[in-house]
Amino acid sequence: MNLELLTKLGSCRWKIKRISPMNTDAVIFADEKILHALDDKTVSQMRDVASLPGVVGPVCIMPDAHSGYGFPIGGVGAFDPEKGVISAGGVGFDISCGVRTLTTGLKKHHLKEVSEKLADSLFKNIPSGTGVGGKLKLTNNQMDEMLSGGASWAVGQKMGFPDDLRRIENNGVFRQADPSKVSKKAKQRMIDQLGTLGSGNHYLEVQYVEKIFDEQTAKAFGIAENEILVSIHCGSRGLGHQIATDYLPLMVKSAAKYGIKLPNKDIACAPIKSSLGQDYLKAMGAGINCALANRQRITHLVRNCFADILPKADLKLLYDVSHNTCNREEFLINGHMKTLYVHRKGATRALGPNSPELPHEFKKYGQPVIIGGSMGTSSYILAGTTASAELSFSSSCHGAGRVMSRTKALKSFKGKNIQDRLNLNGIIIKSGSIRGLAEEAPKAYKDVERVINVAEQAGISKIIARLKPIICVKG
DNA sequence: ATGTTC
Repeated sequence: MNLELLTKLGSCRWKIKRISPMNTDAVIFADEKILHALDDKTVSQMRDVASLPGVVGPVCIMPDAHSGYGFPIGGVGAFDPEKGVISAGGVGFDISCGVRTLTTGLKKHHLKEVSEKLADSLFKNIPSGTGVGGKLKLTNNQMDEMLSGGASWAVGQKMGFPDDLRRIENNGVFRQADPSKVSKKAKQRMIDQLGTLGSGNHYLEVQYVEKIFDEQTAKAFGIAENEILVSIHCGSRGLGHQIATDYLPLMVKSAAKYGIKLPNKDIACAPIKSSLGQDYLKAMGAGINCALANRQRITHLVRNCFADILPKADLKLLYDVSHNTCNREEFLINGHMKTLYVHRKGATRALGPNSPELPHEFKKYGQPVIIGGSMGTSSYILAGTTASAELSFSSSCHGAGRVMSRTKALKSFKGKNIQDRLNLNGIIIKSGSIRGLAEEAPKAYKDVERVINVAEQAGISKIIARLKPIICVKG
């Protein structure tokens, strides 16, 4: 991008020039290398978000940002409940896509003899791939209960323990959900997909803690060097996708009626207070609950696999973070606490120490922020900071972020070569799709270390631990 | 991301 349009606000924090019709500032979290690589479309999408009615600044993009449908991926946009809007493109197609990490109580050496067997069991028992379903078929009633109750419903169905819920945003249930606002078609697509990974960048990894950067916080999070962890990255499958597909055209069509001048149609939105805005909010909430229940059921299946092969393992939920949401939260604005609707699209909520929502054992340290690296590279656990409330509406980055489109990656890499290289590095990779491996090649992504270092230098997160993969199951 | 071009 053109750096002349930027003002440096602080370390790794830049403001782009405010031009008409922007209603508020737009801020980029990046170092100079990331800035140079940032494409103009991402910046113009930020400007579009900052031009919407009722926006409360700053609109931000995270160091892993790139352009998306309407809103940038890696973008944060907060809106006033009275004058503001909610946008289906601001949440994205994979509603509440996110990551949860489990601790196991095992060390690296416990896996030595059984890693192949464990990899086979995980690949066999956790269905993955496009359009792939699982063994559980939901009745209409179960579907509606799941969409209202999220992970809390799943725990009630014996897919986990009540203690799991304390370690999930909003205690595992988005309360503004209403399954009646979700189309039959969306529900139909989900009937047999609960407890499945999906495809694309979704994965299930068995990892070990390679390095701890902050001993005290790591201890509070329940992790130590060489500890085995399991991370699950997936979302709301066909259901969330269908909700976005259903509501986007309705928002495009109604914009004029609500007096909203859309900077472009991809950024379609509706006033939060309007009937369409409320309907979308309730449908999106059902999508969030679907993703939370999905990750909860996968956790249950993973626990069963470990119980068979490593009965000593004790799989506890460290934390579950969502990446694609619009969440109602409180922030201090001009000296007053104010409720805002915060869109995070490809961005992670990252609450600082003493946030009321955190479980008591994390209060002193901030929220665990889980950063999934690209396939075969490092992942990170960070912690939220106090400063992020003011800097980024308590948000941080979510992953490495693509630098290469799927199409370009397919042309540039061969899945088989990628698989061989990972195996040479001692990583067991299980995937039903060789093509998918090429699309997810590590070189199609930004350097995750650079991304998290920017997040730390800018003050929106603190680096706690680095994780390395041992087993990777891909869709 | 996605029953990968309803």
